Amino acid sequence: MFRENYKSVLDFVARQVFDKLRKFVSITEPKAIEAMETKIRNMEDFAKASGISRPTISKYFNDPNAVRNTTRERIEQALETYDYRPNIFAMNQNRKLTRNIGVVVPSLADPFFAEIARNVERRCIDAGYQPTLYSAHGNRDQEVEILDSLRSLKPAGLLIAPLGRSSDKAMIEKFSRKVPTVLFDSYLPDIGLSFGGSDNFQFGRLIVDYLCRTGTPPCFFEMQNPSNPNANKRRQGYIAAMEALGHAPQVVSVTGEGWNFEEIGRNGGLEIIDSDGFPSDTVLCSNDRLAIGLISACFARKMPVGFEEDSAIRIAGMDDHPFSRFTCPPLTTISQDYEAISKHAVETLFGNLEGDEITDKVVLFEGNLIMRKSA
Amino acid sequence: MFRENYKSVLDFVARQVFDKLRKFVSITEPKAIEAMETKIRNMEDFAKASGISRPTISKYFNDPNAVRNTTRERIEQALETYDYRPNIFAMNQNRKLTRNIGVVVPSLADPFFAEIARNVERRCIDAGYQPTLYSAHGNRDQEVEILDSLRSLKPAGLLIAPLGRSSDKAMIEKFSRKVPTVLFDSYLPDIGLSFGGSDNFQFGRLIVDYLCRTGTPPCFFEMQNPSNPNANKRRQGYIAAMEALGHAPQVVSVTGEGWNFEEIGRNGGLEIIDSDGFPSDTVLCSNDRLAIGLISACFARKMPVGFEEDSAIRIAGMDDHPFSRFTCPPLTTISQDYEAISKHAVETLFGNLEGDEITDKVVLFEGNLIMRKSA
DNA sequence: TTAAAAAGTTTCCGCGCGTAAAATTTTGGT
DNA sequence: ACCAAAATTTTACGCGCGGAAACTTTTTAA
Repeated sequence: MFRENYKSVLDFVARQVFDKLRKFVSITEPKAIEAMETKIRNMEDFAKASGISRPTISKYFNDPNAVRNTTRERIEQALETYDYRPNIFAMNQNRKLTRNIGVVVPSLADPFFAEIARNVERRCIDAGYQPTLYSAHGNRDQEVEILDSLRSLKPAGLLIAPLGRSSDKAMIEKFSRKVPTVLFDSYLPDIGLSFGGSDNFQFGRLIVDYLCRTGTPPCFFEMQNPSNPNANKRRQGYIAAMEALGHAPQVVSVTGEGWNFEEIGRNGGLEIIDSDGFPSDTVLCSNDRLAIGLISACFARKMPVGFEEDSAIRIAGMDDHPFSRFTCPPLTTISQDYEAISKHAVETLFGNLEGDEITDKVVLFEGNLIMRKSA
Repeated sequence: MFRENYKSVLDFVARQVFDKLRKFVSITEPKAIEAMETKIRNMEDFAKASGISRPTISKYFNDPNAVRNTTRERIEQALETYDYRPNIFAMNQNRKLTRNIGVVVPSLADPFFAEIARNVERRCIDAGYQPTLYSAHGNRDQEVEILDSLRSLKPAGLLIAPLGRSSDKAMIEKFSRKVPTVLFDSYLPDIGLSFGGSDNFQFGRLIVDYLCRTGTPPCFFEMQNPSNPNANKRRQGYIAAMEALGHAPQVVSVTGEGWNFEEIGRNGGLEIIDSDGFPSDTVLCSNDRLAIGLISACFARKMPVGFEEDSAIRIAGMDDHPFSRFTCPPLTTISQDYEAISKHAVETLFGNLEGDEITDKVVLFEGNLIMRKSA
């Protein structure tokens, strides 16, 4: 064996000696360095340079724990010396399963999704996977397009917050049967391994209780045809909570399509204020972005918002949107548990990839009341 | 030729006939269908099925215009019938150049970047490239990590809005020498093919002129150590404009690190209001997010914002942030030309990929004054 | 009509890695 | 020191495609 591999053994020894001496010896001839800096072009080169067989190197990159400790150390040491990285395309071509994870959100222009995407991305990377982030930009066709192009990336899994009502459910369902899929934020029945999101029904109960305790029972302000199914749960939660407390629920719906919620909230608010006004001096908005628009409308009509003596209207939202701390006044709302939602999504997916059973098809996380000045 | 390819020709004809008849004939035997649904596993299968040689198919996928019109039509017709897509990993492994484009922004939690990223993404797709979006989340290490992992994707180009001051410039410079790179938003000297962004110096001039014309000359509100180099240009633009009009520039800097600009603006604002107050009743903020925080601070201290009689302070920002229309009052600001910036970035890159010369290393776009109620 | 140019076909090889099978070495327990 | 088990090495093939070379067919221009 030694005689056959004479050349590579010599190379290896020479390299080691060179590395050891490098600090102490000043090498005046640049070519001497270049000659030693063997260019590692592929796994074969790296195997030769590190003195380990290529199949073992391959096993290491698939799973570092699949090789013996001493071998792993040798490989990792060589890795520091030579800075080789396997060709990701060649790997993915031959592997049954890539380590790509598709992360799809309905709209990145919404800081809520930007924040949760950040959370999810980090967790994927920490778990040794490669997340790729996509935004459907509120558009059904783009959501379909994303899944379509995702197919060819042979992803190991998909984490998706669907658009909701306008999603092509059949398409997502079909995709989820081929690729392990976990839904978050928006629930689509019977699709994917599991769903994790906020308990929107509870949101309504929580904040209605608070609002009734501290003032006039609220009316509910929402979009007429919400694209997000959470909106329906929230309305139902509101109605149930009102009835439980013996109040008559009053729902105010405004027209508007798309994802420009602030705009819709503002325009809808102006329209209502300028006609009959809200049926209550307390308005619970279906989400924070609508509330931000409504606060803007109240300001324009010089209606002071808040719970103080001279206030004309109380406004509350739901989501704890990153900007809701900076509205005037700061928005009282229900916080979504970003951490819990992203944790559930990622851990459920990776658990399943490693063979765990799915215990819960639907997991709901409770929100917390965030009391600020607006209500 | 016919005799040699007899089998495949027959297959082809049979398939065509089958497709034509399918609508009219009810096929009771499922196996009959299955037999016809020839499974296309690779380009070779597709070549056989479509009756065109594999190298020609390959040429088509590299560039549909590289083949004769009649051939292209035949291929595209077959494509509709068989729904084959080349294996993206095998393609990228062998191609000198992939069609991947890396798109890197400093923070997706900032709707400004979310918006411009959306714009850039769409343009890349329309040009037939595959953008992948990354956010550095305001973190130097993550920016480095992104470029590092991007290397192995062999991207055809990079569109990056660097973090700015905290970027690892040497790393970006090194990357840009291997991969055609266009910068946007934040300028880094001598890096990349070209830079396109707003003329921040002009921003200052524009809004200072307006503010002086309509009231007290403004002071300038900024972060002490802005991570974004644009902030410096904006300050300089402010100072130059003030001096040109014969006013003494007054810069108010507040401490604060990171990308939570609203928070910094609010806390800094409160501190100043509670101590000596601003040196002018007109405050020009370095960017809209600071202004949003400052407006929130003024509200907390019951200082009416705006240009009306009973207002205590005028506040203006720069960026035309998506949310600045909904502040109370709506924020007067300078709009950035999203469209122009993203168009420049994408067109410069793709132009260069196709061999065009770079005409301008630096391209600046003017902003427009957006007059709202806050100043 | 004819010749040159352009496009397509055959045939081959290579990319970098996964992975299987058989042979060999190393390891841990006795 | 010995042996079975575990790990590694050798050897060899295949993945799906890019692309070169030599040849044949079709198109274009004269």
